[in-house]
Amino acid sequence: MKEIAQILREKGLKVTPQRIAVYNMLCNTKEHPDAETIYKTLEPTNPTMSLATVYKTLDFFKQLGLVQELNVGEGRSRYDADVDWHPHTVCTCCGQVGDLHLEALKNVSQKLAPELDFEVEMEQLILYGKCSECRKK
Amino acid sequence: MKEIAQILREKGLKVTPQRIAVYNMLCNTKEHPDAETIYKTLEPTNPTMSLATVYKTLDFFKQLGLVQELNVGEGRSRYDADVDWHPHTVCTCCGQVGDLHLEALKNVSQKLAPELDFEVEMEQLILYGKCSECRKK
DNA sequence: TTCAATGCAAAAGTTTTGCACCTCT
DNA sequence: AGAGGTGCAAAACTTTTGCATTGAA
Repeated sequence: MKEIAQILREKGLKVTPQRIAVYNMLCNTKEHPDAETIYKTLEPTNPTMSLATVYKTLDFFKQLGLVQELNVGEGRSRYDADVDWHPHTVCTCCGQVGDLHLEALKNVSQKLAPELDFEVEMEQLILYGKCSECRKK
Repeated sequence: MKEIAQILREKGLKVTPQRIAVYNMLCNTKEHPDAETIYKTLEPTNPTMSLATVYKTLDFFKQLGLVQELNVGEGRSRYDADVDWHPHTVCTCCGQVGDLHLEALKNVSQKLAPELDFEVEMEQLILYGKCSECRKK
């Protein structure tokens, strides 16, 4: 996997500790954290980082297409460094947000594009229900 | 179509002018308005209604399953009185939120349910792109 | 050195809450 | 009459913004 510092350098963008920290944190989690969680996670190792910078950095990566914003209806955004299209699951019991990588669900709408009076640029599929952990209980 | 007053009465729930106004407003629009828009729309005819009541009323109908909350990533919720499952379109150009009623897109995930380690209760498909109006330009 | 990024605090915007008063049943 | 709904204002949250300072190239 390519280093984020290298990706930024190749594009002529500034490499800062904050950008590296945010991006790497997102790459190393499957939790789809929100800005606050990212901030709290990085606080111990980056004590001077501010929440505003986390927001600005997330927006920066979003513009670059390196990070995806996700809203599952909690009143705040979550972020995902996996920008390949994939559906998300949201457990209505524990709140866990997960990824699904099913070929069968890919580009569901693009197959129907010709029938639609709408030019699809992006799609998002969210499944709400019970995760395996919560079903066991 | 059944009157909302009758639906509430049958369930033993209180019928108030505010509830009737909010529900009927939602039934008579395809715009998927947010709380503020609902409030502003009803203000002329219901001058004493407060925004807090709009929120409480929307939550009330949501619990009853008579109204659906929709978040397309704008930082606020929209509401829809059409609670049959259907995908939504969001125009990245003009912001318009529309409905799609395509059989082919229904229960996309339920067909795959057996393959998933997840019990789907509800699903939401949002297509982002250009609406027909914006494509003409 | 220069320009952009950061950090802070304040502001903006949405949604929730507490409570007194009112209204539906 | 009583339970529950409404309206108001304040509070709680998330996210954005302005600006002085810092830091990367």
